[in-house]
Amino acid sequence: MAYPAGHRDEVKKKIVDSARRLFNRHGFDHVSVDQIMAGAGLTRGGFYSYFDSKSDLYADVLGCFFTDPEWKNCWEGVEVDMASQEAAPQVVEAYLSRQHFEDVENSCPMVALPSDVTRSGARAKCAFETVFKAMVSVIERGMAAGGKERHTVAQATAALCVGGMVVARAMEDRRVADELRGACRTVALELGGWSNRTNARKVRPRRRQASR
Amino acid sequence: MAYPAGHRDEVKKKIVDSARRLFNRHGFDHVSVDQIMAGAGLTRGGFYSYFDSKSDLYADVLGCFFTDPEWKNCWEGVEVDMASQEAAPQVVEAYLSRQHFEDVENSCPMVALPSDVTRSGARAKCAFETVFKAMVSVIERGMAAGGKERHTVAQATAALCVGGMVVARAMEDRRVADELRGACRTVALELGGWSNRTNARKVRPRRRQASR
DNA sequence: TGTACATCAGTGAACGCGCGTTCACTGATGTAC
DNA sequence: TGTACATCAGTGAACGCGCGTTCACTGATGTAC
Repeated sequence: MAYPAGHRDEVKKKIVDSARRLFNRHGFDHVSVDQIMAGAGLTRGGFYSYFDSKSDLYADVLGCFFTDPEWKNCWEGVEVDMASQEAAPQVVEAYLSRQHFEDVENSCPMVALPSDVTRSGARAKCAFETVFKAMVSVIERGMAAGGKERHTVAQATAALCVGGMVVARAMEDRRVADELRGACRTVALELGGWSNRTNARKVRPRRRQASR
Repeated sequence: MAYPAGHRDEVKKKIVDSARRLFNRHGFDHVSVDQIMAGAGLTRGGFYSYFDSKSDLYADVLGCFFTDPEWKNCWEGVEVDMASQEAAPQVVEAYLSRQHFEDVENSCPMVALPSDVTRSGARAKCAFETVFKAMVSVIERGMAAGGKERHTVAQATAALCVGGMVVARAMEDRRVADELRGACRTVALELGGWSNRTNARKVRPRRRQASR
């Protein structure tokens, strides 16, 4: 072998990561293979030895949220094990946080790319579905009430988080968007039964040290 | 004047309508000016006497839902005056209905085009914002409970409707998407206080006459 | 009513650009001896 | 340790295509007389 084992995997990961950031920011159609490869420190031609086509890349990019063990790194402040009960309200708050609103590059792909996925093929849709189911699982695990209603409410709560962010991002007036995020946060926490938590500020990045 | 007054307005409307259907189905970038004009029964060249550019069309297309007096035609089954209290639960159910899920061409643009709008200019975002606010208004008007919480819950309910449809459309497995729509419908109706309605089937298009 | 005319809605060929994809080639790497 | 070699990761020029936009032109319409 001309190159050490694992070399290709590393490079492939770099390409996917570059693509994830660019797709999140500009959408599938407004990102060129040139840009993706440049973002990974490579040039155009090599792309096709890693992927069959540009759209082949797409599903790989979508899968790297929730299901990827490293996805947590995208949101500072979420430090709890995803399997624990406490993860649920943290995920809800992080999802609707100002940080997630602003950090488009590291955004959840369900917020940044849903229209693109809707018009894509089965692989991309499957990846999207998997990501959403993972989010529902985390939320459901953190809910107190049992019964079959729990799954229903968990699904709706996840849809509320995604919908709130999607709509907020598409608005022109920042204050209206902020208000919407706040409303979704309040209602989502109520739905999950986490309204009375005291550590609500924990997942927000600290803006500045107290100045007074 | 060489042509009757109102002629240009009629033609412009045809172009916007053709664009709305095509954008909803394929997204802004996958629709060409040729296709839009062909859909309106015209040819390429005339486009630029009606619009400055392709993206100039965009905001006009977005505005034709909720704010356009004819938008109701897009959803059969919603027959109530938008100003009445009864409109709210009907809109929620119609929004999350199978018909809206399937009829992509006549879909609400907030479901079909949110990612596109996020990356667009101020005009498109303003139009999106207006449409969302109109939806929130209809929902809030139909809610019983007063107080400032009413607005909060109305905003979240609207976001839940949009989010539920956006996510459902991006899924591969039809049954999972149906389940999600159902869950969002249940929770949205509960949030608005409309759970005990008896005319729940009213807004669903009748599939077939009773066969037994 | 009929004819000549002015207006302007609509046409379609042409231009230029960017992008996805291909492919013959380069050169970095580990291996054999 | 040092040299020749085989492998294959990465390069970048080139191709073909589609699309947004422009523009000189056509022809349909209402108006003046």
